[in-house]
Amino acid sequence: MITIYDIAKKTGYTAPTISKAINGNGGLSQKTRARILKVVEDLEYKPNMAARALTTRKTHLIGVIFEDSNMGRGFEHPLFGGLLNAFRYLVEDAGYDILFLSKHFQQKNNSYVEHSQYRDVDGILLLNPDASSLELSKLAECGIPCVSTNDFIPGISTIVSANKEAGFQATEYLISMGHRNIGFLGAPFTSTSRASVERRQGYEEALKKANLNVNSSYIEVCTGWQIEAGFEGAKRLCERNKDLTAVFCANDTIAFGLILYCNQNNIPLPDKLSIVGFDDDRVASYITPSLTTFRQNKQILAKMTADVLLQSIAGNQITETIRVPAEMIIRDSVKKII
Amino acid sequence: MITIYDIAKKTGYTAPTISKAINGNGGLSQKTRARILKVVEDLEYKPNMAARALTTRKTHLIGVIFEDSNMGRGFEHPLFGGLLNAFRYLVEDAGYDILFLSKHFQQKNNSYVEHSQYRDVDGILLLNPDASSLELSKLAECGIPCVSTNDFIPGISTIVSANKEAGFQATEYLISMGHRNIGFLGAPFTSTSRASVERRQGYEEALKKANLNVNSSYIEVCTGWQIEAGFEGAKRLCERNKDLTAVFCANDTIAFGLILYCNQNNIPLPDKLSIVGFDDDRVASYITPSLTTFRQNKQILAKMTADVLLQSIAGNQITETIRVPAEMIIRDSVKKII
DNA sequence: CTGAAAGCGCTTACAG
DNA sequence: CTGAAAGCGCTTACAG
Repeated sequence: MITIYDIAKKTGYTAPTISKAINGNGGLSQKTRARILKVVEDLEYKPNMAARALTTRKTHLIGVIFEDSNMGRGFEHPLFGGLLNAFRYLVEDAGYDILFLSKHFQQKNNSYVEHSQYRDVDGILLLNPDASSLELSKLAECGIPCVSTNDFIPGISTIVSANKEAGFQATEYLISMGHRNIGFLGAPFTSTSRASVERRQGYEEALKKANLNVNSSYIEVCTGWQIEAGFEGAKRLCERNKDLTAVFCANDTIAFGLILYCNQNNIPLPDKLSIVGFDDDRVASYITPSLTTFRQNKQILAKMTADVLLQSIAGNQITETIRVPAEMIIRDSVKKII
Repeated sequence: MITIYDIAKKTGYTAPTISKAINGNGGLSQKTRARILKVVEDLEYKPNMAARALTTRKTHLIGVIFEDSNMGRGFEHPLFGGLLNAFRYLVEDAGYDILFLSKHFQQKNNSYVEHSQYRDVDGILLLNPDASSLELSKLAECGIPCVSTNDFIPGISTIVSANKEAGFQATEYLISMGHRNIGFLGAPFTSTSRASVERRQGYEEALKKANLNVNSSYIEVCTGWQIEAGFEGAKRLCERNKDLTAVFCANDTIAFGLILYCNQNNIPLPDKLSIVGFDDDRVASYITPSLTTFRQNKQILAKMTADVLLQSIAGNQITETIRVPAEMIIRDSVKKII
């Protein structure tokens, strides 16, 4: 391993001077700087991150909380997998690497905060935490800059799709296709996670705007975001309301559960029931009928998230909610009636 | 921040003694050890990884090379996404964190080796590298323990599915269903990546065992692993051979391309053409007809990969190829003929 | 069983 | 514009 002292010996300067040349600070003359950097090149010197981190207290590490306990699909989560991928490249450009924060690091029963302290991460991305709001608020208070892409936590910026607007658009679209008896198949929500609630708000507002009743019997909350939960919720919703002609689902997987239920119960799709989902899951274009849904803008979401976090790390702490529009993708699962 | 010296002051011992107590080495008396650990608990002391890394030369970081340039699906890759997820938790149990190795870290045009040296990773997982064999062999030589889950590189262990055996089984299954004119729709291969080639070897061996000709016209190599490449390859294969009754595809995405081609050209499935894929992509069970395919055992693959890498890091360097059986998932895309 | 000394590779004030 | 000194928080031989 070649160190700063090797460069010093080779060039005749001392370690601090080498350091300044490499980091571009300190008023070095053009000549010495160039001369030093040349040797740095030649010897293929690589700074030691550990030593650097020890003195500067910056690790250039960003902790990511991503457990996906609600979908159980890990990196293949239809939103967060892609978001993380884009986020990763953005922060790498800025010289940061990603490190996953875990609650069972080293087989111990740690908290996210402990893992972040152990690794001394410079910032934290709450991508899809599986945690109580108490735990999340501890993160907000631990002093490390945080940003969230799903949960709303006091003191932390959230970058998230315009769920209410999308729910409004979905429902307005169904109304424009002649539907009047429109159900909502929702997902669980917590004190910090609001995606399903927001989508429902948009649904209700669109109904009201069209002078339609918000019928609470038409609204069903599933026990989870997965297909099985969607299937069970669909069963309850459809058995209770024989007059539904359309259902807006909180996400695609729940919609797949509804489609499964319809197939098993000889409800022809989309003839007897129109369906709109959310997420533009890869399966959405392959399932029969292909699913009308909303595509979240992962690129923009990731860009905003990275920007806010990097700014926070740089000391420009801001706490705000940024909304990114989702795009409706029209396919074959909605039928125009009368 | 609370350090080892705070513990020392509080307990009356010196720093090295605290260190020994925490790390469990050095012959400390039960009593002092317990007394020290008590204070460690009380003060919620967290060791500083940077300092530790600087002295021990161990970062407890595992570099992962994962670009997914061939599928372009990032973390949603049907094999590597799930594999990585399982791998992540396994190494975390052992006290290691994952760090992605990139070729454009800090917007520079680095190599994977440079990024690993910069971060001083203890080991490297070559999950799905986008690199020349030259670059990969440099990794093998850089002194950091490596393990691969796809590519075959001299000096590096590879843990991979039993592709040839699966290809054999797929083809034998098609033969057992009455098929004689069986095509193979393959994917590109490089000097280090053999998945498609191995699957084809199994295909050819099964044909030979059944005394069927290996007809080179029945074999087509697509330009990529994606659906578009599959579509184009399917077009060439099917236009050239009107007598095919079945096709074994190197992966599911290529199979989806073939299905798309058939749908667009009024080739009824599976009546006119039977199809077997590979990967058990999530879409496979939703597409019509649902696709018979092979499920790679991500859990076992991840476990073996983690074991081999952790062993290598521990100094038990071994270079070997480990094969994990893939499981055939029978669905509706193969029709029994005659 | 415990401690004094030295060092890991870097950077940060502070002199000059 | 460059250097001498000190320190970041830990661990590793080596004494005793």
